[in-house]
Amino acid sequence: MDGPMMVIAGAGSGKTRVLTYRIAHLMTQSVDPFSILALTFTNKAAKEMKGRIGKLVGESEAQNLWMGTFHSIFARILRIECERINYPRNFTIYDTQDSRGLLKEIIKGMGLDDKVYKPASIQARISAAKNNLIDAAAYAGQAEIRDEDAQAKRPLLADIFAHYELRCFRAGAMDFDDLLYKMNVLLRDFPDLLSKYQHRFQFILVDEYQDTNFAQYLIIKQLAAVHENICVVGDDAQSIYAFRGANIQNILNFKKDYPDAALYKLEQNYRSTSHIVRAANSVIAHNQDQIPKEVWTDNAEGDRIRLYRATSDNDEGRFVSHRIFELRGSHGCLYKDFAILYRTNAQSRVFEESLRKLNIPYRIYGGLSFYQRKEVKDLLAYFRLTINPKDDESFKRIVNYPARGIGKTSLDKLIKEAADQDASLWEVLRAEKAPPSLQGSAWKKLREFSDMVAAFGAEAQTLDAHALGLAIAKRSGLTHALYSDKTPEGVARYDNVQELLNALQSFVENPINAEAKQLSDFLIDVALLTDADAEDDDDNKVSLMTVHAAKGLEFKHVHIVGLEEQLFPSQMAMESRAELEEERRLFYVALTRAEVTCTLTHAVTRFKWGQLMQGEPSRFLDEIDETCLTRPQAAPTSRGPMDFAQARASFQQMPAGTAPRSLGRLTTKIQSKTSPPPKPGNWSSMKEAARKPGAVPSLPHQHPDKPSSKDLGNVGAGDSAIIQVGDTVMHAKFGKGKVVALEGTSPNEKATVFFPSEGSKQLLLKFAKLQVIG
DNA sequence: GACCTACGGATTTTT
DNA sequence: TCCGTAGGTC
Repeated sequence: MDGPMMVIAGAGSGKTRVLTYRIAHLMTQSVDPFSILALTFTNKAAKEMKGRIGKLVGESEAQNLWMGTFHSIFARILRIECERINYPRNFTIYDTQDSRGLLKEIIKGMGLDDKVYKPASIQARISAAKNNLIDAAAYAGQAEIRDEDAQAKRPLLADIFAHYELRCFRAGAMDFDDLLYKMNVLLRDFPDLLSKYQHRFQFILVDEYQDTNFAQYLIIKQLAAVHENICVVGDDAQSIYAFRGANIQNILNFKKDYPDAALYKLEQNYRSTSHIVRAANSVIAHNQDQIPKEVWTDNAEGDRIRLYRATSDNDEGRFVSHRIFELRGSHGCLYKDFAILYRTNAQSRVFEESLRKLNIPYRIYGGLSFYQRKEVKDLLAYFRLTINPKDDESFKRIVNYPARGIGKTSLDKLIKEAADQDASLWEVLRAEKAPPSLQGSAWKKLREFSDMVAAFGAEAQTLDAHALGLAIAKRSGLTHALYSDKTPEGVARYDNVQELLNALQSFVENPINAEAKQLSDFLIDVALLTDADAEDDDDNKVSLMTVHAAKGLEFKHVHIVGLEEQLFPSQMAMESRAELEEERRLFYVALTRAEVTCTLTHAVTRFKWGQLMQGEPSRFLDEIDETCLTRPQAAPTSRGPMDFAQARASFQQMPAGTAPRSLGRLTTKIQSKTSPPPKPGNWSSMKEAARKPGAVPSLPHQHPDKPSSKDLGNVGAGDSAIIQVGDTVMHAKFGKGKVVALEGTSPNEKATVFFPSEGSKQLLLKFAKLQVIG
């Protein structure tokens, strides 16, 4: 039980089980849970494992484990120790948007062209540097790096990095990468801290070891150096985060670091049918870089993997949703048994639309999470600024929201002043008297704003986090601003803010957070939370997510979609063998999520950047062992088992437009209300009706397979009309070349169209040429 | 300073 | 197609 060990665990071999049992075992051997450190990659994995261990050894004991993601565990330690490196204990965590915003400002301030110095790629470069423990000074000092940047025509990147580092420090803020980087700094510069945590963590366990980057690797290595009770679990075949600095070498080097390490291989797959296991094996065999192993299974052969060739991306969506509809009916499955996995988040839209049409509930993971919504970020920015007034990104976000008459000019002056004084915006404002550049009403308004925030800060001493949150939401004017917006979107935003406050309340009331229930603790949690972690009241839903997000999960029926060259494998990753092999591992991960059936699809045409593109089937499809696969019956024009007529038939069994949207517990539906049908023939009353809030539902843009603009007769670009389909009334403007179908309608449904000039027209809504204005 | 319109660029994957 | 930003107007 002691000593270093590595478990190479093939997909589906029960690696989580190994970890949970090992931890539970340690605890039954009366190892103090406080001395066990278990690191995972997602909050979800940590939570799940904690739950399972709790069942084995008791909830209360399990709560004392140091178990969480790398980022959350080290954020927790940094909160305690960061004053050593001159950070305030209430430091802010900048998310990706925050740090990109800061970079933009720096690039602009240096008078550089943001087309050459693209914030996103600068950010990626800085991130990569930090993950390799290179700070701005080291970055500037390395000739090799300088050459690279000079070649890329960005010689000043090192200066941007230096500014960025300084600005984060000044704001008392760390970005995601800093959490790992600064932890390393602490361990490097303070031997007493190193010793403290080395002795505290007698047992260290790491999940998904193949995905650790250098910064993570080094922390683990140092912490484990005293007891050497380190257990890592991973699968080189599932390494899919090289782009983020993950290094397979960490697995390969484990034996070098710990020559006495015990090595185990788990090769039996308990999850999938043998067809799926064999198919996955045949694919991964095309990779050169791998640790030899033979994954096998005792499970039944099962169905072959099914391949579908879709005529278009819409057809793909339609096929998959109908297949789910069918399988659910014929196999008696639950919605949550299904997953749709894609390479990029942008692909989710067609599936949302087609699932919605069939009234199939679904949940999208990734994409815009609850915590990234504007109104939620706004309120969080108030919270953050209250806790850490130096947080410049939050300051800029809300200083004039709700509007306080503080415009760009005043803010720019303040930013300039702060730069001159080498201080945060807040510190400039709290000075005794106004700087010469900022006088009169601008100064007065800024001071009023900062007085308000200071007052919130003072109340933080007396109020609990929830009460404080309520007070801030109210007195900042935020709830009022949202409340007065009665559009459906406005109502949804208001509700989202309420949800955030509810989340804060549950946080305060949760006994797990007994010691740490300050607003600042909530903020750390929130910063590191992704929406995959959000709870959902009703979890019986089809899951839509990227393959990356699916790692570690399993589903009875998996659909892997968009298997086309340039998409999967991604066009960004085809330049080298190493990149291509990572794509292949990604495909391997996708295949091995499936327990019972796996369906693969590719589309012959697909909309990309608003343009119709042709797509070749992915090379990965040819790598699958033919004996595991059912290919479509030759005829390329065949539509597969569910054609349009069938689609319509099943669609018409349900009321139009009533399908639920994808939303987690923390999100609110935007309801599309229906207005009473207006009297035909009267243009102005029609217009009235269409203007009513809620009368204009959002219109998904999609292209039908056979675009036809004839159906509306002689309608010209720029014409207006009111369109009524069932109870839904829309005010529409006809554009040119934009072919869309109406939401909540199926082809061949009747629609009434009222033209201001010609009166009304009945027509079949085949593919109306519409553009709705809201 | 707030609001509107026009234009150009973007899409890999995540804590 | 969509979004964010720049530039113009009131």
